[in-house]
Amino acid sequence: MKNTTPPAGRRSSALTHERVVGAAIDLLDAEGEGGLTFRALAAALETGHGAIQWHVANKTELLRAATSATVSRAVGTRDSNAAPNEAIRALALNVFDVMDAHPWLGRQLTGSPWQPSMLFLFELIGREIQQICPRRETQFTAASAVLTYIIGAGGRETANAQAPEATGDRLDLLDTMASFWENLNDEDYRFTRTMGEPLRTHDDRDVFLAGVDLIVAGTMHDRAPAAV
Amino acid sequence: MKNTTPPAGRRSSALTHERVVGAAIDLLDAEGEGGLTFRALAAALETGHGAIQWHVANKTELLRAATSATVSRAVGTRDSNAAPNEAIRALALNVFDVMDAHPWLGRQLTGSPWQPSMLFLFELIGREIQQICPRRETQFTAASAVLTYIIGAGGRETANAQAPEATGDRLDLLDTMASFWENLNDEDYRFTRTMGEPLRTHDDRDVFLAGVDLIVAGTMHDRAPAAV
DNA sequence: ACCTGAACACCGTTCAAGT
DNA sequence: ACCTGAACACCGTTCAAGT
Repeated sequence: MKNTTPPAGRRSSALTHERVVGAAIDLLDAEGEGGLTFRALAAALETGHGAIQWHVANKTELLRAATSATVSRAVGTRDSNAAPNEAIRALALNVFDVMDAHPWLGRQLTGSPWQPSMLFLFELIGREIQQICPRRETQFTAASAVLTYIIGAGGRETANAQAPEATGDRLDLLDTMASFWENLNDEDYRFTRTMGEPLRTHDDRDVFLAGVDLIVAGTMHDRAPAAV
Repeated sequence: MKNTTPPAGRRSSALTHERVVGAAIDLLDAEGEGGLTFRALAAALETGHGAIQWHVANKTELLRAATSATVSRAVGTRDSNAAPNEAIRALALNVFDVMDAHPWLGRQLTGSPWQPSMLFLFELIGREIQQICPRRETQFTAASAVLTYIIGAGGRETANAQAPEATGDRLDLLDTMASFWENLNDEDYRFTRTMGEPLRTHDDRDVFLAGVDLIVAGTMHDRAPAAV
């Protein structure tokens, strides 16, 4: 039911590294991180679970491969004619959407930092930052900050969506949460109490993009490093 | 060896929620996330593992309690006389250091987003943001962005430190990595290739703080939301 | 070279039974 | 109310054995 891409020429017994990773992604999407098991994978691929471990040694290696494939598949094509800040926005949104579509990506990307996928994103971000500010140290800082923010925000978003409370309607949940905020005690939460309405009416992608804009804007106004 | 805080008055058999959480933190610090087991906890507390589950039902609940205790213990006292941007810097550094001292915190904080610990941090950040910009929507955006960035960066940092490659000297590792960057192929990585030197010479905390400054700076220059 | 499946050590959770 | 420990279902990993 799940092997959407049989090699079509070969018998289905041709178990390749690629097919294993593909099936792993399908399983992760359908059942979440806890659903990816060597035994479940074996069942989906109609083979023994030892067979799989001949192609993929570890579960770590399997998760890494699934992550790499998913990210590079989604961020492959880019528009090089856009203005730097627009290009960064588009890339950020791209990553945000991939993480939204594959909720298991968050823990994976935040978990092991300098995977090939991350280096690739760092490069794409950096090329745009390069056109915004001239100093190399600031470029390094800004590209790191944008990457950190994008991955962190995406992970937070999907963790939010996966939370057990998030089963019902999104608007209901936000409304409940906003009311909770507004009724916090004034002494300890005098700021959060005023954030009920923004929380209720905000759009996830807008807030996410606004955060990206803040970093980019800060980068454009950057001066000497010591003079804050 | 690990029960550093015996209640001193009571017999050691007084197993409280607090003692369980304390022992869990000790274990997490010493052995990492994988080292926290109900069986290991039972051994450390000299009891059966069923006894523990009477005080703490789930492993999820246990991790949540450990997180909450660690964060609030570390961010408790704040200096209210500092300028907003300085206060945010100090708070950010505080969080960064806690996450550095307890490397298991990263996955925990990024994993489940609106824990009490996170709400508390959101509040502290928001109080300062409030003094920087007047618009409520921007306050919400900026506070969210700073929180996301701080947690994300801390998690990335400690994931970095925990990586299997990071066993040797930090400078050696950075040097190896910088050389690797400089030798990437020019077609795909023309930006990253130029980042070898910044990577080699950067200070983790400085880069982290610089990222915080970028967001704060962007917030101060914020204008109408549509006019980017 | 590729695949099989039994075996091992370990885990979180449950639960009848004690005090 | 608090604690015990056996039992259950499940996991990743290993490995001798087949083709």
